[in-house]
Amino acid sequence: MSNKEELASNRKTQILEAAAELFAEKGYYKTTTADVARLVGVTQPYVFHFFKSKEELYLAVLQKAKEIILYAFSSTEATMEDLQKSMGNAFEGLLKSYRNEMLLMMTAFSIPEPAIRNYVRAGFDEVYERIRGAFSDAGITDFENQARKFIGCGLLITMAEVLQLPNLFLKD
Amino acid sequence: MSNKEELASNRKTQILEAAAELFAEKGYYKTTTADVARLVGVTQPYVFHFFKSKEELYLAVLQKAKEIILYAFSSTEATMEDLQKSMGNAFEGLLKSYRNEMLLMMTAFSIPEPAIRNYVRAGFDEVYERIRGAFSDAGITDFENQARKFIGCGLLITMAEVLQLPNLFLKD
DNA sequence: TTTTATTTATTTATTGATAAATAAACTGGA
DNA sequence: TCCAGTTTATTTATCAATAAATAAATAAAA
Repeated sequence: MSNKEELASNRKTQILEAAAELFAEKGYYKTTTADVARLVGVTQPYVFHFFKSKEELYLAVLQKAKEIILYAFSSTEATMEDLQKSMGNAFEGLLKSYRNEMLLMMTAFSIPEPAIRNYVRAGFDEVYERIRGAFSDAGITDFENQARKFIGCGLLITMAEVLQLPNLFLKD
Repeated sequence: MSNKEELASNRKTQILEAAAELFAEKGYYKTTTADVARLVGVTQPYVFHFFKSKEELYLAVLQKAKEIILYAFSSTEATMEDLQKSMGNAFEGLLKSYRNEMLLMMTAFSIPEPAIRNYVRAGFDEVYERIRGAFSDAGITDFENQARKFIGCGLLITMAEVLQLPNLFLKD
């Protein structure tokens, strides 16, 4: 496979990665397809060669983010270790490792496009189930409430991160 | 004061209320100034007679929401009663009483416009302080962590409300 | 008390910008 | 030559925002 071909076959991946970065940083509406294209180094219409709409691109980004998050919770070791200490630490670890994905997931619920809303609803269900399962497997008592608490904690930390409110919202 | 005058002096208020409703429901970007005008029953450019930009309108809406929320926490009785039971119940009471304001406040952090972000940052600081104070006054031990927990709980419930995930995210 | 002037409330018409999306053309290597 | 990968050129729609005009209400003057 030649250099050019390799790049070409990566284009879709590059676009997905650039989009993840930008959507996480600037949100769905303030990120333009031109922004994404510029970051990859291609022209704006070329994005539509891979994704038939901006919305579809966003959904693809979100799907990948969800998969990464689900995977992070299937290898529970690291997270659970931190959990002994505190949920805040555990989530901050995840936020550090999967920053874009976490920001994406935690802010996506406020996007009112119907297709996105449906996807986010289903996705959160799935993630919640996985966290619940992981907590249960780890022998955590009251795992249902703890799972909810963990997501609430994640939302809080995400908000503090987005707003850059470091002093106020630390710990668990 | 004549009927017309009364209406006229209410226009700004009517616009603020319509905007609060729509921004809470459809978010900042999907709410157009034409939507707001239509709900009030005036023409789109007339909105700009009262607010020099859409952003300024949103900030005005947010300010009022913040004031209402701050006020809700200065009359602590009801909230604190519920708190004995659970945070979830307490927040759901607030969400019922001040739906638009709560939705506004809890989703505003994901709007990337710099002026809005700054306002939301400062506003959350203020609200957090107030909650902390109310918890402290009510003699709640560990009031700092409890205040954070309360906001996290609020974010979770707001998300569940927005996404209409009733079954999964109940209780505290 | 009617007329005239002035202010206040609101609309119509328009602009300018931005951004998503489509279509058609180009280019360089097998 | 052909084709995948990519660009240029263009369209269409949507909105925020401005400017100018109109209508209604109030006050002042005759």
